Amino acid sequence: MNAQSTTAAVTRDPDLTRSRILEAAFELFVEKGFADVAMREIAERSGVTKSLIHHHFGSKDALWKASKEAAFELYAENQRKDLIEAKPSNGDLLRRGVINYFKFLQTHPEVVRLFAWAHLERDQCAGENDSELVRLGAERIREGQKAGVFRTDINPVHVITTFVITCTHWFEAH
Amino acid sequence: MNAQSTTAAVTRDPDLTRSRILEAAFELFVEKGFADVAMREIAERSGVTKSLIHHHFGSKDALWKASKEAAFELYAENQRKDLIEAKPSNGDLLRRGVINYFKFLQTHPEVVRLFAWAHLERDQCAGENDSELVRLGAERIREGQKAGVFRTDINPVHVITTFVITCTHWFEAH
DNA sequence: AAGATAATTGACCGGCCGGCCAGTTTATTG
DNA sequence: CAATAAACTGGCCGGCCGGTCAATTATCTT
Repeated sequence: MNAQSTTAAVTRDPDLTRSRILEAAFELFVEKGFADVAMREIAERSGVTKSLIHHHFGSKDALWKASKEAAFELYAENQRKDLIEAKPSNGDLLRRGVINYFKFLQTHPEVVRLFAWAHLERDQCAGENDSELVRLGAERIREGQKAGVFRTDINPVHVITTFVITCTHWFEAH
Repeated sequence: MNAQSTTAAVTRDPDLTRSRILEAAFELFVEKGFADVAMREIAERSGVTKSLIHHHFGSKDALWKASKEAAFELYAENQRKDLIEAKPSNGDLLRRGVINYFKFLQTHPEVVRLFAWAHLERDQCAGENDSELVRLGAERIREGQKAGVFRTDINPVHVITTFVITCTHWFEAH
């Protein structure tokens, strides 16, 4: 019941620290890419010591990876919600999905920029992470096919990837 | 008439050296971007000393700039040729121009990649360099307008920039 | 042939890089 | 209330960074 026992920490809060570091790193990576960001900058911006960053994340690479995962999680959250809400019986499932995807990229330029850096650095983790959503989306299309909304002679996965590629390419260049 | 007096140098050839350095730098910048390339790598790949690179180019930034200009020159050469060959009387001036532009980007992924790096680094020199070609292209469209091939209520510069932006954006993301 | 000029080298510099470690302070556990 | 663990700090390390400099070698000029 006293101040110490509540969740609000008085002096230390590892989780908050961790997230502050991640936020600072994210912003810097978005702005300048991996190679041009120094651990010292991240430490300064987040108001902690360089050593503490290593304590929480291990290495610069790991922090970079964590930043990418955070960006992807932002995107995945948005996309999952839409894929679950959508009713296959509704004919405009595809249109809605694409519009939603587009709008997300439009309102989250940081995510787009981070992915662009990763892409130029020949990073493949984005593709790996995506697979879960692709499966989820393909499932909805398959349901639509069974319900007679879509043609059945088309591979659902192809439909998804086509849209993803098109949208991503558009936005990665603004 | 002897070996020394011919253009083929026996021991030294500054121009060749310079171009070898530029080529090595270009390849590395295309692959890894500016920040992640070390002068030492460029020196190794081009088979010269680091000092010699500074002698010929001054600084890493200058070499980076030279690489971008080389890429742009490759592109401008292609584009100029097409803009001069094209006859405004011919109705498909626009289509040809766009197709030509597209094909160039398709066959020169290194150029696209280098521009993508520069773009992420918020480089604006590409836009500056472009202006000459935009003027040239707009001129052709204006001729077409006078010849009655195109509508006259459209700004020629807008036509050009629209195409350029669309094509570039497509290719910068593959 | 002699002297000026430019190409080329290797050694060297201060500074920043990512990462490590020994020690201190706070929180948790039993 | 110890004692164990975890959060956090400052200082340090070897190594690489871009860049400079003085000296050597080849070429051009006259």
